[in-house]
Amino acid sequence: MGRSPCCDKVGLKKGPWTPEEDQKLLVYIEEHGHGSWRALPAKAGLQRCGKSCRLRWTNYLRPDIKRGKFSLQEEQTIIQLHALLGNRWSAIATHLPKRTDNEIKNYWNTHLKKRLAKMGIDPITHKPKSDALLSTDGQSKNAANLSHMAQWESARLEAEARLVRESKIRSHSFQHQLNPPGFASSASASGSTSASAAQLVNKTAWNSATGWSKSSEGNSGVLNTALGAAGDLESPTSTLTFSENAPPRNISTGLGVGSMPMIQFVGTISGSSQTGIIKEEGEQEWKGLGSSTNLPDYKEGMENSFSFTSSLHDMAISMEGGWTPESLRPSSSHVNVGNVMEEGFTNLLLDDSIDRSLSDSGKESDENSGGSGDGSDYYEDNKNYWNSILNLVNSSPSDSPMF
DNA sequence: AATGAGAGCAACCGCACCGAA
DNA sequence: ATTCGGTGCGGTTGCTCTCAT
Repeated sequence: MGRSPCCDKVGLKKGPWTPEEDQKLLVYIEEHGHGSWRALPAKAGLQRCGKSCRLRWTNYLRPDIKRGKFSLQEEQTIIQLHALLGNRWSAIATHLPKRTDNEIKNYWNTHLKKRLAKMGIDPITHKPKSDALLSTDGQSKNAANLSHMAQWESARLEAEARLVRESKIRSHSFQHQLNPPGFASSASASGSTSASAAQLVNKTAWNSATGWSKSSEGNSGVLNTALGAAGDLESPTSTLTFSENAPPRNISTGLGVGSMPMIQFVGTISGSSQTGIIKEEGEQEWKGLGSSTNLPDYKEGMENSFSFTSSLHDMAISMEGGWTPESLRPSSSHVNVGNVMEEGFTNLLLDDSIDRSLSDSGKESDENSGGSGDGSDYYEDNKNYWNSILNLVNSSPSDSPMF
C-alpha cells in the first residue's frame, strides 16, 4: 500500500550539505542535468536521497536564486500575495524572482508573521484581530466576497504559476520586442474599461517603481504593460469558469478574450554575480533599464536581470472587468482603488523604511530609511504600514475594481 | 569574561497531491 | 486503475547569533 519510499534510507547521509557534496551535485547537474532525481545520487556519487538532492538544488545551489535580505518591494509582494493566497508559497514565489518558496516561507514565519502579530493583526486573515469579532452583515459579506475571490484568484494564480516559469523564456523575448525605454503601455483591448485599467496599472506600477527608485537613488524602474495581444503570455487560466456558487465572472470582459494583462518590471541587481548564488550585502539596488533590452538568453537573463510578471497587478485589471453581482461594486470604486493603490503603495514604502530602520534597532544603517526613523511616532507609523496593507486587501472586494 | 536563554535562520523531513506512463 | 516521479507545503530540527545576567 502507498508509495514506496523515494529511496532506501539506509546508509544515506542526512543533515547539512558539505561543500564537497554541493560541488558533486553542481558538477553533475551542470554536465548531465538532474534527470531522474531518484537515480541522481548514485550517478553523482552522493550518499543522499534523491529528494534531498533536489531540495538542495532548488533551494540553494540553483544558479538563478538570490539570497540575502529581502527588499521593500519583496516584502510588500509577500504580504500582499499572502493576504490573497495564504500559505501558497510557490505561487507567491512566482512573483518574487530568484526567491524560493522555502525562503519566502521562512522569511514570513520569522519576520513578517511576527510583525503582523505585533501589530495586532492576524497573520492568517490579515485583519485586525478585533475585527474577527465583528460580524455585521456588510462585513460578513465583504469577508465572504474576499474569501471567495481570493479562492478564485488563488486557483487562477496556481495555474498561472506553473506557466510563468515556462513562459519566462518567451516573455524575455517578448519583452525585448515590446520594451522601448521608459514606460510603455500597449493596450490592445478596446473600451474605457481597458483604458482605465491600463491607467490604473500604470499608476500602480509607477508607485512601485517610485518605491524602488527611493531605495536606489537615481535608478528608475521600468514598466512594461502588455495587454491583450500578448499571445505568448496568454494565460490559460483566462478560461477558468466558476463552479458551484461562485458568481459568473467573465475574465475576458474588457480585456479581450483569452488575454491576460501582464506587467513586467525590469531592472538589474547591482552586485549580482554572473554565476552562482547572488549574495546580497545590505539593501539591494534596482537599476534602471540597463540590461532589460539586452537579454541574450534565458539563463543570462535570470542571472543578470530582474523580471517578473505581476498577477497582483493583473488583478487590478482583470478584476475590473466584471465581478458580479453589481452590488459588490460601488460607483466610486475606481477612485477608491486609485487612492488605495497609489497612496497605499507609496505609504507602505515610506512607512516600511521607518519600520525597518527601527526594527533593526539601528544595528545597521539602512540607506532606505534615509534617517527618517526618529522613533517618536514609530508605533503609529508602524501601524500605518500595516493598516495600508490591510486597506489594500480589505477594501478590494467591494470597494475597488481590483476584485 | 563566561554562560544560558531566547531568537533568528537555513535546511531537511514527512505527507499529500498531481500528472504522466 | 495503478504506479511512479516530481512538486508543494507545513512542521521540525539544529546551528548560530544576540543579549541579559
